[in-house]
This record gives sequence, C-alpha cells and structure tokens, in this order.
Amino acid sequence: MHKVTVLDKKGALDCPIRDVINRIGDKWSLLILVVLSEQPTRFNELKRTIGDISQKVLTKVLKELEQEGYITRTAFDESPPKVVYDLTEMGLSVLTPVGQLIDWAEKNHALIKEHRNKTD
Amino acid sequence: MHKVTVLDKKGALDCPIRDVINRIGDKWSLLILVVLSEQPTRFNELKRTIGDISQKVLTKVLKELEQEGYITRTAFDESPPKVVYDLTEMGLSVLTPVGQLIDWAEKNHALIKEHRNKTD
DNA sequence: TAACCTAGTTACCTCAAGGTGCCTAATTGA
DNA sequence: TCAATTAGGCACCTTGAGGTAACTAGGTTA
Repeated sequence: MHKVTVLDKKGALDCPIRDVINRIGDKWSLLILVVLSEQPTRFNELKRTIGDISQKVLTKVLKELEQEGYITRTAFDESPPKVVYDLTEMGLSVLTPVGQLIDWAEKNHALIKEHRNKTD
Repeated sequence: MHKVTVLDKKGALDCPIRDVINRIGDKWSLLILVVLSEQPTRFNELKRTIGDISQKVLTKVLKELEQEGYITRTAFDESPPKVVYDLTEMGLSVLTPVGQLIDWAEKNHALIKEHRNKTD
C-alpha cells in the first residue's frame, strides 16, 4: 500500500501538502491553472472564459498564484493596459498529480453520488 | 502534456473534481483519511491522535466522509459507547492519487517557500 | 455518593472567502 | 463628443468553516 506519513499534526504550519491544498483547494485556483495550461491568457480573457468569477477574487487569486510561483504576470506598457498570465514550470508540473486526482474523481463520481443519495 | 478538460464552468454543480476538492480540501478530512489508513480507529482515539481538532468538527467531518462513501462507521452496543471508523475501499483508493500530490508537494515545498519570501 | 469515560449535540462567536457595485486613466472608434 | 475597453482598487455585505464551552446518558471506578 502507499505509505503516507506526511501530515503535520502541530497545526500544519510547515506541512507541504497543506500548503498545496490551501492554495489550490479554493474555489477558483485549479480552474485558473487549467485554463492557463491551454495558453497564456490576459486578465479579461480569463474573466470571460471562467464566466462567473468576480473581478475582485480573480485579481486576488492571480496575485497569490504568482506569489507562490505557480504563474507569471507580464505587463505590457500599452493603452489600454495589457497583462498576460502564464504558467511557470512549477505551475505546469502540478497539473500532473492533479490530473491523477481528476482521473480518480471521474472514475468514482458515480459512486460518490450514489452514496450521497442513499443517505440523504 | 497531460490534457485536462474536466472543470465545469457552469458553477461546478456536477463536476467530479470539485466534489473531491470540496470534500478533502478542508482543514481536516485528508488528515483523518491518512490516520484511518493506518488502522480502524475509535472516535476519541481519532480526537487524541489529531490533537487540535474540535469535537464538533470531528463529528461533522466524519459524518460527511461516511455519507460520501470514504469511511464506514461501526457502533458497538456497549457501555461506554464504542464507535469505530474505518476506510472504505474507495477511501483507501483515493489515497493513491493524493499520495502523488503529496509527493509533488514535498518536492516543491522549498521552491514555494522561496517564492513566497521573495515577494513578501 | 461523586467523579469519569464514552460519543456525541447544542448555542454562541469569530474570521476569511467570496460576491456586488462603483470608481479610475489612457486610448480608440463612432 | 460620447461610449467602450483595459486592469485593476475599494467599501460593503453575506455565508460558511471552524473554534469554545456546556450539556447529555449509562455504566465504571474511587
């Protein structure tokens, strides 16, 4: 079996997986990474593609993803402004294990929903 | 490259990965699954092992994990009460892709912290 | 008799995530 | 001249996650 001994009981202060879950476990980060994996994308383009994200939250999440090294932000000195976001190598690489989880989720989605309805 | 086309833009209502992230992306679920992967565990034993989880939240999370089919709850008719929690096959199997993500997190933890400090 | 252990439940509080709406400054097209 | 577009910033509000503390019931122990 896969041995897992990682999680930190002391409040997850320096726990790697908590850092990752705290970042991509929110409502929008994962979706943003996936959209950016298709192509570098401008701010409003991201907003339109995702559709129902608020401007405030998009700004905030992009800042955080940049700060932790998942994406880059490139501003061009034009008018109207032009800012392009893109994945870093790290941002791209996290999509591999995330993809594994997505595969698992797809395979087990029916089972989960079945359970949920059984005990509604 | 790993092609990811899963995320649902319509609010993630029926999106498999959102179901999973919403469940194990909280503060305690993942840790509980990992603890249970070592051995079936009683309620208070879980509480003591984790240490800083509140009773209310432990009860709630256990209920939800059971409802979605990740764990089982077995109550013995004794006094004082005895209730044992254990992983289901599904609960065990999710730890494989999660383990992949944990590996990634460990390998990139230093890099993430470096980025974070660079732009503090 | 009084306190303890079990597995919870309930009321109350706090904080952060996320939403809405309104503002900006330079430039372009009608 | 007026409206639209760009990438945000800011004030305000609601909701849910999670914490604390006190309570329960039956049986065991001191």
